[in-house]
Amino acid sequence: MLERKPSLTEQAKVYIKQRILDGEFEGERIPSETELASELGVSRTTIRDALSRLEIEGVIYRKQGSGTYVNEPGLQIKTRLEEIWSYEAVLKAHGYTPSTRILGVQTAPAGPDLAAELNLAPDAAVITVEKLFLEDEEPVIFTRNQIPSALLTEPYEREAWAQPVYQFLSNYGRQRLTYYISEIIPIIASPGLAEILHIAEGVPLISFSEIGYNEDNEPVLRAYSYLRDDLLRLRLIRRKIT
Amino acid sequence: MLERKPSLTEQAKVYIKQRILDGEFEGERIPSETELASELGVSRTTIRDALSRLEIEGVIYRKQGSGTYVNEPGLQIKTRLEEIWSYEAVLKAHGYTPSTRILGVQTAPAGPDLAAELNLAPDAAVITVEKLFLEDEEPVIFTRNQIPSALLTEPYEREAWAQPVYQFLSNYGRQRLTYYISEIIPIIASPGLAEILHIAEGVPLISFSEIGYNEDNEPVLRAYSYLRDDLLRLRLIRRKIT
DNA sequence: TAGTGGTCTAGACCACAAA
DNA sequence: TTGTGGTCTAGACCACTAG
Repeated sequence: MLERKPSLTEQAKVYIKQRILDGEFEGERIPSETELASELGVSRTTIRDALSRLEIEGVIYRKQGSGTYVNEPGLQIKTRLEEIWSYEAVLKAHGYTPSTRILGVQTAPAGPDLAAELNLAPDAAVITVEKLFLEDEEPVIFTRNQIPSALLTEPYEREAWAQPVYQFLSNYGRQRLTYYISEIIPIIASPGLAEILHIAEGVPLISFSEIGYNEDNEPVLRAYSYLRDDLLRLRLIRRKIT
Repeated sequence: MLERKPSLTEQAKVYIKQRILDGEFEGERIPSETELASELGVSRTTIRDALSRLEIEGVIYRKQGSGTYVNEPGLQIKTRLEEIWSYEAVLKAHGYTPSTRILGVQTAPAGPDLAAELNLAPDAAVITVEKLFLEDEEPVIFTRNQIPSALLTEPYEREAWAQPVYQFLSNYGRQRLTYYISEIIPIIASPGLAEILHIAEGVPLISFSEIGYNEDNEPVLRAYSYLRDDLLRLRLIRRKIT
């Protein structure tokens, strides 16, 4: 019934999630692991893997001895902090139809601080890109990304920066961004930021200060983001880890 | 060699993590899954489960065909947002020796808004508890928790509120808090907050607005927290989920 | 080509919840 | 007592990395 590739687990996950989104279980128990396994013709282990991922996503929860249930509150979460990879996608998930504007692209020496953060020589060239994400002409997110020039091995147009950074790095730098380490910092809009984001000076904002790492665990990206809380509220699920 | 209970997976996880923390692998590859399995006398599946959890915690990362490695940047993270359950524990992880002060305990009708959030009648009694977490007489976190009185089935002393809420709810309310849904909101210190937290008015703060759910997926707790960013910086790992 | 992690199976036993 | 999810095993094959 199912083919390999994508993995059976992935297919099972999508299948179960779809049935949940269709509202088929509506606050009830979903079929038991054994049932799902025989229904899809896979082993129970495969089903359990799929359910575990859905549990992490907050879509379901499990009660030993009782069953597996749909997690209604979890379904409401549009933006899961741990999974933000493209601000465009985040805005779309909120029902917006976002556009991206490239505000500036510059190349300059890293300087001592940035060099230390990205494991570079202080005079190594770094590209700084500033972007603005808008919903219907209204700015929502402002970002500043910094990438060592040496990483970009392929030629590209300025407009290529409009795509998500992780995609850009993959396409033009042969780098796979695998994770970020992020700090969440509350700030007050400076005059410059206020103008860019079309808000009053002194309005509180969330900012992210992040370093992105590739699959070899090397820092390849320094990023700062500033989010308008009135248009984009961050949410997450906090749970006990075993 | 190992006994059941706690689970073999849990024991394996602790064992491997300890060797990592001891610096035994120091930026190198850790033993292969097969090696670890035969070393501990368990199946490879068990080892893989343990490693998967360590990967989620950000302690290690894996590269197919190559090996499993220590994730140095991940080890630096003291406070993982998705796992905050006790602010005392968070402060300890930052090297502080925290104390807890109960600022107030009151009972009052829920009112329409809170009643809607907690699935209560508007006139149902709700207990509001305000606490302050300090490091060496310096306030770091201020919290306000609201719990339906009806949930508290056992008698308790006022001082019992000093323990973490999830523990309190378990001890005196027979409720198991299983997860929170949290909103992260940037705010500016109001005069009242500024006084409580010993900061200047207008300083930016992170606040959490949260609802806690029990194992039956029912809301049992409304919580607000205010964190001093200068003393406690929030960090998290963002990664792609399969 | 050898060794690593990634996926998957079939089956066993346990802990727990509900009838 | 029955059925659920939780843990664990032994073994198979695949995809990928590195020498």
